[in-house]
Amino acid sequence: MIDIALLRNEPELVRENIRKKFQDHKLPLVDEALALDSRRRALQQEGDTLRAARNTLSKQIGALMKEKKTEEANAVRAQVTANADRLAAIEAETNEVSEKLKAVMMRIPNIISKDCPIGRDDSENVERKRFLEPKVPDFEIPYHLDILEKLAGIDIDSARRTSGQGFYYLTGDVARLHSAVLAYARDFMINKGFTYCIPPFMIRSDVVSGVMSFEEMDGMMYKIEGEDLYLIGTSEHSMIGRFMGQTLDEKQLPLTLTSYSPCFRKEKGAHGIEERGIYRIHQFEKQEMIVICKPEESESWYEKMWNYTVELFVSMGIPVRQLECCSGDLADLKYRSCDVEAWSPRQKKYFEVGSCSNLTDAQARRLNIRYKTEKGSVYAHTLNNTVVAPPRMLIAFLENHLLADGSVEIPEVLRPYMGGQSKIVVK
RNA sequence: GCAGAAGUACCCAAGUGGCUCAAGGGGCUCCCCUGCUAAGGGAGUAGUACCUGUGAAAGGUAGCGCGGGUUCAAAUCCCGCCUUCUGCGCCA
Repeated sequence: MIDIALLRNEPELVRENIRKKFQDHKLPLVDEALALDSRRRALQQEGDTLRAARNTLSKQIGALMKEKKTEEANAVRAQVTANADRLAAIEAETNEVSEKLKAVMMRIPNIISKDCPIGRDDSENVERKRFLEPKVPDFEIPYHLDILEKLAGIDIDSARRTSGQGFYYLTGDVARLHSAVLAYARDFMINKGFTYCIPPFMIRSDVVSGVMSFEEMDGMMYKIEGEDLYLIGTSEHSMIGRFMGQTLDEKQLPLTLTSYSPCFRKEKGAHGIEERGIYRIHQFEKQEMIVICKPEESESWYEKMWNYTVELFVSMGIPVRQLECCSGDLADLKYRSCDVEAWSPRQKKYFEVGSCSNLTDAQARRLNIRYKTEKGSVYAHTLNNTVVAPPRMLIAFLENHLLADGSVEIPEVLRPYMGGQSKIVVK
């Protein structure tokens, strides 16, 4: 949600931003918002004036009643009553106009970074940089599910029986590897100065509707029956929700947090659940990082954050690249965003394993997350990024560390988390 | 989960319909007096948001956990919810 003052003062800038995102159908929203805003202000003025009059008259009634001048009091009371209908009408219209304005403002996209490449959709995203050489071995890399089965690391058939499609049992060394990656990622972020946090895995509906749109909610969130609770789709939901409506102290910033949680997603629409594998599933685990900082610091945090993910993958010997989202592929709340993609030697291309976003003050304004300064309170900037999300990350891991004999090598950094084990062998 | 009690500022807390556009105390800030590991006096301190408006100002409205309602008027009365405390119950 952008600042209404920006829209008032520089509507052309807002329109230009909409054009850059190829959302020309949203251009009329600017004038709609301006009209609703001026109507809302007029209503507030009239309402405030009427309320001021009512407050004054009510006070007179009180004084008259004390002097037992009942008749005079009744006369004044009649005056107030005369205005009551008008005030009620104004209040009703104010609510209506405010809600409409909010709905329109929510659809107007955040101003994007001047560094954001202009493009229509994901096909125009821009590769910025590669890390480690993407290699293709001289033997064939099987589909990840086949690798996992050879290692006795997965049982999808049982998961289908107990839970349906989109679930899995990870077993043995592979399950241990999964936990090892998370533990390593956790310590990696703690060493970067982030505070580790385990958040609630369920959140109330008011938090859900604060952190996402209704469409996203419908497509992603599982509701707990008979309770006002939803399973989180990412720990970002509970981590950002933690600060909803809060005014932080300037001294607390930047808040640099890394959180672990399981994530639950319906994955309705899009490409849906994959039948063969663990690429897109209903349940996975994720180490996440979020930063809440002052506006002037968010650009540099953005750079640091995606680089942490790159550094983590490189330390595990997985080639990655940074793919900058173009204007048309950028979600409306985002100022700038990039994906970290891992190399798949089987597909001979990169695929998404993480996503880093700077939302500037758009999310903070929507959720009312501010901090106090000497001059008053201002909206903070919020950023989020995936540290690592196994099991999807395991696909890249297995493909890049697969040996010709079907076993999988464990990189040095993970061995302490695997009891010193250097390989997972075919069972 | 059941029952009872409570939620007012940085903290404690008064307040059952108009005398509270929220008393008092502590703390904090400033000033005075004193003069040196005391003590006393005075002033300020309900954040904040929105609107109108200015050179600076100033004014208005909302705000007593949150959301509704009753009323000319709500911290106060009514309804729903949230949170905390105490006791009982259950449980990793």
